[in-house]
Amino acid sequence: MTAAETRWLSADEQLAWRTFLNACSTLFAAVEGQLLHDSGIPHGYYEILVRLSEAPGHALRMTQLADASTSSKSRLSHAVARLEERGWVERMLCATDRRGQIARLTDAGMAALEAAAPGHVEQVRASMFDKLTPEQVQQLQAIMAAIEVCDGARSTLI
Amino acid sequence: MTAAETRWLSADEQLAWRTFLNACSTLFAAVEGQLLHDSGIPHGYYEILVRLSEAPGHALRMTQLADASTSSKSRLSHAVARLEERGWVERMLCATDRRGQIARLTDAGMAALEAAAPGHVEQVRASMFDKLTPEQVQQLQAIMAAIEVCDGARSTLI
DNA sequence: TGATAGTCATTGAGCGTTCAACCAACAAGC
DNA sequence: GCTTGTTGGTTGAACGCTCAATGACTATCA
Repeated sequence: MTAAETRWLSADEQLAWRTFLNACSTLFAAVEGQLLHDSGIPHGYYEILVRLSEAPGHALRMTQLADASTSSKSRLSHAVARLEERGWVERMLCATDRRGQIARLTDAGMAALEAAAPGHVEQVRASMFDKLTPEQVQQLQAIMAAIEVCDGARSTLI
Repeated sequence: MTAAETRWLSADEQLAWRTFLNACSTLFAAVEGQLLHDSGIPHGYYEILVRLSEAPGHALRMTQLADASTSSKSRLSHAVARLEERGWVERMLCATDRRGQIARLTDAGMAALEAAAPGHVEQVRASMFDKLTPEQVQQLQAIMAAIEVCDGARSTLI
């Protein structure tokens, strides 16, 4: 890919991209900041707690939890270790597969999540939904759904 | 803010928020990955180089550069130190304010940026604009512009 | 049964970011 | 001048994430 054959962004696309980057930066800083400041929970950890709280028995295999919370196994492994130190999650052996580990949300973890949720939701509202019309919310959902579709591997190798 | 008086998200808002989070996660991972893998430049550093390249004389005071690249002073200070190690940026004293530091993009830095740009733009296209209609690009820009507006301090204290 | 490949999950090092603490230089008031 | 408060910028520790390497177990197939 040389400079000459590059399909550079149009002025509209430039503007959209930069506005998008700035907005995401502002938004995530606000959301992350609120959660961390008011509840001491990084947003990534919060997502893990939410996924666990939605799972049957408040428990999930590590790989499933990683998929659900869009995080790598490594990231999840580190994160669960930290959450375990706080007493919010516990690890159990998997009955059917001795390689497996099951992460389970403890009562204390559920309580921490429930305590953190109202403030977090309020922040998400203030930073996003309060600034958009219902129509824009629909548009945003459609746009993000289109983007979310994974392109698969970037490599041409098998 | 208790649970009872919380304005919880509607089903539509829930969906929009989660789709947004997933899409951002996928998108930023792809963009960051391409840039890092193909050019060895973190996206945050790339932004700094871009802002410098657009400044008169390829130079900017640290604070101005921090504002332009939406980063904290601390972050910028660390980043410029790394970029200086690579020979892409140099720091100079400010003539009018002896506290000031001026960051200037070197020729090597400009060359690195020009070498990285085509692949980066292509990735942004592939991950975002190729998946959206022109109308959606306009909608996205409007939505992000609405979100970007800073709410100011979260605190009610002066 | 034994060998090989694939999956599940963890580990540690390296990197970028954040936060709080800090120093140096300017600015405003007395 | 001197003091006080503010601004410009850096520093180091703490933290989360990524990447590559590793160990443990399962699955497949000869």
